[in-house]
Amino acid sequence: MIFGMSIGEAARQSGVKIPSVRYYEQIGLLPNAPRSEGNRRQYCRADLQRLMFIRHARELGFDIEAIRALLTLQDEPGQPCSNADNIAKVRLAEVTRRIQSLVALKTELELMVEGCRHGRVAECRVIEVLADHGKCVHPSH
Amino acid sequence: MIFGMSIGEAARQSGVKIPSVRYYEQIGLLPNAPRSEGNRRQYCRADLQRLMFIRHARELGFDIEAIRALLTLQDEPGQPCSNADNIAKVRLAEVTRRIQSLVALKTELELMVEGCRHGRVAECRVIEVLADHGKCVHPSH
DNA sequence: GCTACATCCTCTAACCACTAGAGGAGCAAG
DNA sequence: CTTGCTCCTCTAGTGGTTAGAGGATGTAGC
Repeated sequence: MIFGMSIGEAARQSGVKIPSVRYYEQIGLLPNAPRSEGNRRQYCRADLQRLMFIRHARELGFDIEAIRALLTLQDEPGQPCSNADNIAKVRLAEVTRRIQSLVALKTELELMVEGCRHGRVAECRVIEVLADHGKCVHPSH
Repeated sequence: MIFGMSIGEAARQSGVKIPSVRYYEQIGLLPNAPRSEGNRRQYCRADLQRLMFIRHARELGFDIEAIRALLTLQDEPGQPCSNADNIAKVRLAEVTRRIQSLVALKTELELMVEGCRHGRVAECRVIEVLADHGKCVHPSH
C-alpha cells in the first residue's frame, strides 16, 4: 500500500515542476523525502496531497511564508481556523487592490493606444503621456 | 541656466529612489552623469525628464527593456511611432490578461472566506479548498 | 551482459528590479 | 573643528524559480 513515487511522477501528478519540488524540500515546506537505495527521493500519497496544496496556493498568489503558515495549520486540525481565515483575507485584500490598480493602468494604456495617430514619434501620444504624468486621466497613481 | 542637481534632488523631484537612479545609470537607461569636483553626480533638467519618463513607465508596468526601447524612440522623434504603439499594445494585452486572472482568483478567495464558519481548522473551507482544487468554481486556473 | 536512453542526483549561477549595508569621503552650518 | 547629512563604491541579498554542468542510477531492448 505504501508505495514510493519518483520525483518525476510526483511532479507530473501535482503539476509542480521537479526543481520546485526540490526547492520546497530545501526550504522546509515539504519534509525531507526518504531515499531509495540509489539515493532517489520517494514520495507517498500524503506528500502528493501536500504538493497539490502548495501548487494551488501558489496559483492563488499566496507567498511561501503564507503557505508555510497554512500548512502548519492544516497539520493541526483541532485549532480554530481564524488564522487561515485571516491569511486568506489578507490575500483577498491584496488581490482587490492589485485589480484596482491594474484597471487604472488599463485605462491609461487604452487612452495611449487609442490616442496614437500612427504618425511620427514626435507627436506620438504614447511617448507624450509617458513623458508627462499630468496627461493621465487619474494622475493619482 | 544649466545648473547641476544632486542625485538626492533629482530623486526627490522625480520620485525615483537614489539607488534606483544609480542602477538606471549602471544599466544604461540614463547617460553617465557628469561629476562635480567631489565626484558627485550632477543632473540637468533633461535627466530629470528622463527619470520621470522612466518612473511613469515603471508605474505602468513596462519592464526595463520595453522602457529602453521607448526611450530610444523618444530620442528619434522623426521615426514612425508604430513601435511605441506596439510596445504599449503588448503591455495592454498583458494587463488585460492579468486582470482577468486576478478577478478569477478574487472569486475563489471570496468564496473561501465567505465559506469559512470560523470553527476548527478541520472543517475550514479555506484549507479545504486549497487542498482540493476540484472544489474551485472554475478549476481551470 | 551490453547499450541506449531517460531519469535522477548535487551544486552553482542566472533571472528581474531593486534594496540593504559596510566602510569611507565630501560638504555646509554652527 | 565638530556634527550631521549626503554622497561615493562595492558586495550581497530578496523571491521563487529556472538553467546548466557533470555525474550516477534505472530500465528496456537486443
